[in-house]
Formats: sequence, C-alpha cells, structure tokens
Amino acid sequence: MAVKERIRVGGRSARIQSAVHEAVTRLGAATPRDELTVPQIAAAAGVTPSTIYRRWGDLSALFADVAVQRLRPISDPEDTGSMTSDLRAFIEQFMEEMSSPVGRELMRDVFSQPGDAHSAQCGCFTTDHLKTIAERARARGETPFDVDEVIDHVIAPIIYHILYGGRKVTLDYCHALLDRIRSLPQKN
Amino acid sequence: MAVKERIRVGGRSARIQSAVHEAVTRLGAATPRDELTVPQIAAAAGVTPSTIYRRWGDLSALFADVAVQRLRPISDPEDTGSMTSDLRAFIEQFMEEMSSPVGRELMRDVFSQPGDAHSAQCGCFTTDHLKTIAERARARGETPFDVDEVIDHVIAPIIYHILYGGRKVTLDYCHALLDRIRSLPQKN
DNA sequence: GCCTTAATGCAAATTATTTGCGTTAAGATT
DNA sequence: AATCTTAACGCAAATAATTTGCATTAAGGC
Repeated sequence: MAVKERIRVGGRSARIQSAVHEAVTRLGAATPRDELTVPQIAAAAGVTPSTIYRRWGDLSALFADVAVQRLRPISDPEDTGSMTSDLRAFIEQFMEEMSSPVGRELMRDVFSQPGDAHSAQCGCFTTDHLKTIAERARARGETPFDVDEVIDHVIAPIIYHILYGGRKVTLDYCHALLDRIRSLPQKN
Repeated sequence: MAVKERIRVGGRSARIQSAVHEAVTRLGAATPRDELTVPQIAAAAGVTPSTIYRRWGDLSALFADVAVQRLRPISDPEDTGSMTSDLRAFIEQFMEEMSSPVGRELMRDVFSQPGDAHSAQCGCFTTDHLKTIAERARARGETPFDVDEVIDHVIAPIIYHILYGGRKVTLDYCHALLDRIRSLPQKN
C-alpha cells in the first residue's frame, strides 16, 4: 500500500498524521526498532491500530514515511561567505547527521522500502542543497563546482562507509575528499 | 535475536537452513517481498514456523541472512591478463549484479538490518576481490591501484546511484569513474 | 554404543493484522 | 450558510501471525 500524500491537509487527517509521526519518533528514541509495534504506536498517538494499517500499510512503510520527513531539510545551507567554506560546512554537517545513530537508523528505514521513491526523495534533498550552494557561488561571481562531481566523489564515499561501516568517517576524511574535487580550489 | 552461525554444520540443522534458504529464494522470485510470510516459507521448506522464528527471529533477519549468502562470491574475479582489464571486468560485473532488480533487493535486505554486521560482511566481499586483483597485479610486476581509492571513487558512486536511483548507472558511467582513478593508467 | 544437550515439532496461548460497517468531518455544491 | 458527498476514522469481530511450554529427535562428545 502506497503512503498517501496527505490529501486534505488541514484537519483531522493531518492531526492524526502528526500525532502518529510524533509517537514513532518519541517511542523510537526509547525503544529498539524491532520491539516497536503498531498497536503500541497507535496507543501512544491516541488512534486505533486499524487507522495506521489503512494509511501506511505496515510498520516499515510508516518508519520510511517518518524518516523522509525527518531527513527533509528545514532550511537552506548556511551562507558562510564563500563557496569553499559553504561546501565544507555543508559536508561536515551532512556527515555528522548521517553518521549519527539516528541518521543511520533513518537511512535504514528509507532504504528498506521497495522501489526508490523514498530514497530518491532523500537524494534530492542533498542534490538541492548542493545546487543552492553552487548557485549562490555563481551569484557571487565565483566559479561553481560541478554538483555531480561532489555527489560522486564526496557524498557517495561518505554514505558508502556509513552504510558498510568498514571505515570510520571523520572530518579529516571529509576534508580529504573535498580536496580531491576537480574545479575546486585545492587547499582553501 | 542474532542469526546463529550455523553451529553443527553437517546434518539436520544444515539441511533445514538450506531448505529454508531455498524456499526464500524460490518464493521470493515469484512473490513481492511484502507478501511473503513466515508460515508460507516454512510450509515451502517443510518445517514448522516456530523453527524459523527461533533460528532467525523475524522475516527481515531471515532475508538478510539469505541475501548475504547470495551476495557471497563463489570464485575469485576473472584473470584477464592485465590489472586494468581485470579491474574493468570486475567493476562491470559488479555494477550489473548490483543494479539488477535482484541485486537491489538483496542490498535492501542487507541494509534493513540493525547494526552493520551484515553490511560489513558484504563490504568485505568487494574489498577482498579488489585486493585479489591488486595482489595479482603486483605478482605480475604491475604497479597496483589503491584499493581504498577504488572503493571511494568507483564502487561508492555506483552503489550510491543504485540506492538513490537518481542517475542511470551505465557501462559508460563506470568507465568514466575508472578513468578518473589516480595511479591507474588513463585510457588503457 | 551411550550420554548430554541443542534444535526441532507440535499445539496452545497470545498478539498482531485484516475487514465489515456505522460514524465523523473535510471540502464541494448550491 | 446549509446541505451533500465521500474519504478517513473508530470499533469490534474474524483471521492470521507470533510466542511459548513441553515432548521428541538427532548431533557431537565420551
């Protein structure tokens, strides 16, 4: 069952959606994932279980829905004055959010859904931020970086190592990846 | 519940494990993931559901266990005579396996597990193959590539785009990634 | 060949999920 | 503003999945 894109935004439906989301977030912080149940979440949100089953289908779809919302940025990346430092600040924050226990859990929730609707949405969050930084640089008169290049050679390695856990992802590692980007001034 | 590392390898226990794995693979090919149930798999494998619950805990743990087994390589990467072509052949095969519908499903099963035990194992499969190719090159007298570099700048982007689905991953794209690797002869 | 014990099968008990139907409230129509 | 239409909800019964206690089987040690 596909997650409904919250038709009828203002009113009971939206109230329930947010109550359920909050219940998932709150309970999820206190309980390991595989011990959360639909009836438990429903009780915490003050709705009947059947409402959750009908709207989201199952737990994993609900988790994925919540995860995408929580990964959705609430503001544009910070303007630090120059493209290089904008990008570095964004990458540092991105890495720290994604490599945290919560971040890793949210990614798992997103990836565990069939199809790539959810993950594509999260990918866009990153791409959009990078485009914003690049566009801002262009407006300043700086030569912007290639967004695809940053995705491929900075974002992708970071995500890869967070997912596979084979290497500790540190700030130094991120800086080294950034230094490797073509069309970006080496050693800012 | 953690998946037991098949203690008592030869006998009933192993027979059941393989029967269940086969049932998952067979039913999984014919049925969408979210319609598979433990009782159904148990029936197909000729065991009682409680056996599956006790050994694997739940469906997602069972799927992850099966996925790791199916992603485990059965042989070393092919020896094509030179490092550059060995690496290219491996990357091409890796990409095609991982980007196929089955490959994507297996990755989802692996990533949806808490902790990174399963994903780390799969990461090792790739790293080990690359090390094998590099070692073989060294034995030939060639200057080997840096395995970490290939992981970061060839494997990671491929996996990233498969997961997020934002860009079609083609052979040409893989070749472009390979060409970008330092310490590798450009244009073989 | 016997002994110990982990793993399984079975069935009962519990819990989760689905479903039918009456009710509520959002948004449209007049 | 009152009414209409219908998607979404709550409730409860029906179904299905999961857990658990106990008896049984067979693997590996002696």
